[in-house]
Order: sequence, then C-alpha cells, then structure tokens
Amino acid sequence: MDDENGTLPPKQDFSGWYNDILWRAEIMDVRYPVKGLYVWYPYGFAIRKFVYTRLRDLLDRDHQETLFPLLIPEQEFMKEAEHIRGFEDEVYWVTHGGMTPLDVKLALRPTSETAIYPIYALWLRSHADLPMKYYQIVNTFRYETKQTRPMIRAREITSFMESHTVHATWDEAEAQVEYELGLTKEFYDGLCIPITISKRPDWDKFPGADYTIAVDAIMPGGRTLQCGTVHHLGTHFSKTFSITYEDKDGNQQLANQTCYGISERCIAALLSMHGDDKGLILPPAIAPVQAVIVPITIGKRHEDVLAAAQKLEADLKAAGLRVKMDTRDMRPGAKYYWWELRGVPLRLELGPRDLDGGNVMAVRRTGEKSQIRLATVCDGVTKVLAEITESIRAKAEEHTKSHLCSVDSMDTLNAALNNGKVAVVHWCQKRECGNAIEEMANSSILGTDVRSPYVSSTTGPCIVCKKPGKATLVGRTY
RNA sequence: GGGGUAGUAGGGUAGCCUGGUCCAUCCUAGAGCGUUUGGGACGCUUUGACGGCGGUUCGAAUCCGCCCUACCCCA
Repeated sequence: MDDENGTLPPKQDFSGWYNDILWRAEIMDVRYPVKGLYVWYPYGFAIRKFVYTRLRDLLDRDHQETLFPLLIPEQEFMKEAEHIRGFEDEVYWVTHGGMTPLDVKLALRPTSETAIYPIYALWLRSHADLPMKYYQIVNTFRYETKQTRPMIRAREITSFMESHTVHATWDEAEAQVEYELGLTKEFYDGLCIPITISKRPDWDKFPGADYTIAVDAIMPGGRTLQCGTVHHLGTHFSKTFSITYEDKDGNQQLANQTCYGISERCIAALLSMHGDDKGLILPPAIAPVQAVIVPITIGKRHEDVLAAAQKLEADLKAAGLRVKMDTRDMRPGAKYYWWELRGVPLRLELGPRDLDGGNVMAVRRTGEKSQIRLATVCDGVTKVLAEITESIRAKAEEHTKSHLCSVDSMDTLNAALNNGKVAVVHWCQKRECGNAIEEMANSSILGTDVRSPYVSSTTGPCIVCKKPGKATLVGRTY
C-alpha cells in the first residue's frame, strides 16, 4: 500500500480526494475538452440512476413528469426583469442555424421558468385545473466564470430535477413549499445525508421569488453545499406570463406558483459525505452493487468454490439483491481494494475454509467482519445491509452535529468558521448587519428559520448591532 | 473579480533554465504468454506521449505570442 499502487489523497485534503476519487472510482471523467462539462462513466451513471429513481418515485406520488424544450426564445426569456437580472451573465445563446443568423436568439435554459410558464398560461383555464404539479429532469446550462467543479459547479448541469406547481392561493402554494421540503428531507434521508433547512436572506433568494427555502449539507471540510431549493414564487411570474384562472365566481385570478429544484449536487454530497480514505462508501439503497462475492479459489478446491460462489450469487439475486461475483484473475487483496474504492457496502469472501464451515465471510465497507450462515444467507445479507445503512447514517449525523456550533460574537464566529464549523448566530435580518457578517467573517449567511435537529431556534441580540435577532446559519459555501 | 502555477502515453513523471547527443526517462496502468491466488503477485514480450495554432531558427518538448484546459491562493 504505497504510492506505486496509486492511493487516494487523504480525505482531510478534500479537494484532492474529491478530484481523485471521481476518476479512480469511475464516477466522472473530467477530461472532456470544454470547461465545466463532464462525462459520466457507466459506474457513476449507475449511481445517478439509482439516486434519481428514488427522487422520481418520491415526486411521482403527487407530481407528474413532463418534458419541455431546451431552447427558450429571447422574448420569453426577457419577460421577467428580476429573473433576467439573476441570470443574464450566465446564459448561453444560440445565435445561428448553420451559417444563418437567427431572427430570434435562443437561450439554452439556465432553468426552465420561462420555457414552461407560457405553456402553463395556455394549460390553465379554470380553478378546476388547479393545482398543477409537474416536474422534469433535464440538463441546464450556465456559463460559470468561476472555477468549475464536477457536479458542484458545472456549466452543464446534467441532472436537474425542477418542479413547477401552480395553485389558487398564496397559502396553498406555501403548503406546497412545505410538502416539497418534506419530500426533500425524505430524499436525503434515503441517501443518509443530514441536511439543514433555512430561509435564505432576501438578497440571496431566487430571482423572482417571494422567498426561498434552501437545503444545505455540511461537507467534509465544513463548507456547506446547497443541494436543494424550494421557492415560493407568489404571483411574480403569473403576472408576467398571464397565468390566470377563472374562479368559481367567474372572475379571472392570478395563480400562485412554486418551483423546486434538486441537481446532481445531491450526488456530490452523497459521495463526499460518506467516503473515507479508502474510497467511496455507498448506502445499500443506491449502491449499483450491494454485495460483491470474491471467491477464494485455491489449488484443487477451485471448482468446488466456484460452484458454491455461483450458487450464492444466484440465491442473492433471486432475493432481489444487486450482487456481483468477481472472477477476475487478480489477487483477492487487489479485488478488496478495488471494490472498497468503489464503495460497495458488503464484500462476501467465499473460500475452502468457509465452505467447510457452511459460512461466508461478510466484510462491511464500514469496517466490521462477521460470518453469515450459507443456509440462511439471503436473510443474513439483508440484515447486514440494513445495519450498514444505519452505521452510515449515524456517522453522517455525527459529522453534521459536530460541525455545527453556536457563537455570540464576531471573533468567535471567525474562529468557528476557521475551525471548519458552520455557525449559528443571532442576526437582526438587516442587510447592513448581514453584509458585515459576510465580509468580516468571509462567509455567507445561509438563512434564518433554521430547521435542523442540532439547531435550536432561539432569539438573542444581533452579533453586529445588538438589536433583537433570530438564529441564523452562517457558513462558508461551495 | 484579482493573482499564481502548470499542461510530455490511460494516470503520474524526467528532460526545458543552457535549442541538436530525445525516432524523449522512469513508475504505474493496458495487451499477450506462463507461473500464481485467504489483503495491492512475479517473470518475459509488447502497445502508447511533447495541449492547440502561429512565430523565431539550419534545427523546437525546450525560446516567443495567442488560444484552450487544469489546479492553488486571495476578494
């Protein structure tokens, strides 16, 4: 185990670890020759598939999936002034068809409000059509000028789930925001990722929203990663795009809307939250391979062991588990390292000794070794996988809890942030105090109305002006 | 937004300052054959590279310019 075999940088060096693991574990290939665009390897894509299948299943409870075009005509895109200002510097424009300049420039969607809402205006006629709850999972484009990073800050977001709902009243839209926050919480719970939910300050809300509630995960170095947002749009867009309905009394009313997004940042969070110095650690629910079987085929027992391993594989597959038998011509140890790097939660070693004892050696990616009786192996493996999930979850909870702290002065805030923490301070919610906090602590105000089991929503004097303030999350962000 | 540093095989590197001895070094990975296999096997054979475009020069991996890409630091 040395440099000759090519080991990962330690996870303390998170940047190095993240870049390295993406290609070593075959998640993404960063060598595509355009800045900010990346290629999903098949293994990374398989993880993406399992993660997004879960997300689809959650949304399909109450939403319907649709698909809108990638290109947005300039006139539509330019309609909502506040929205444009939020995006104008980072829009890609299609200006030519072949060599012919287009009469109407076409924007590559940075997000799809202006693609979807003109059509919503056509679809919505009466109160009986409400609520409308549709979503799509698409790629979006933003011309990022800052440093790009795979899945975290890309120019093509390949996997953007965006939901757009329409409601009769502001209150119903608010209830939808809460419902979608619930979905988000459930989604991340399924990935064993603890999240904090908070209300973004006004200057950081979605361009054109009444308010924005965001979801952050605390990454290994203590920086936060925004990995979901739910916006109450009020009637901003319905005014612009004439999304109206006829109410029961025959009057035209403006609709209230929400939009809600989760991108492949959820996968960045997944990989970063659970991985360790040896590689990825994937929760069984989304691991493309939940258990790998490594037959130890020595000498004359070769055929016996192989046959038993094949039976083991068939039995586990029949029980609905995603298993793979590794029969490559490599040393067993080399296979162990290979699968550990890729985060496979459980390794089943089957050799002559195990066969004689009627057992299989089960080695968890989280560390523990145990033996499972071959006679009841499906139940045994299922049980162990469930324990692995809980162990992953507990570790992530511990990480998150230990990276949150409360502080009551600018000095202690700085110290906490420098120490890799996300801090809770009291803040009066005034812009100038917010600026002071962000500038003096080189940080971002994540938000107020914090929802986290590890943050209590106290009140107290603003750490800048000492006037009454609310508990506010402050962190350094990606 | 501002500043660094760097791009040589799939990955990592030597060579660059001081142009020629470089059809480019070493490690690793890949392919083939054989012996192996309870935590990264070994031997032999073998494939594969100077980011792109221009310029200087008798001659460019090496010097100059622009572009592209990447990483790090600061706001």
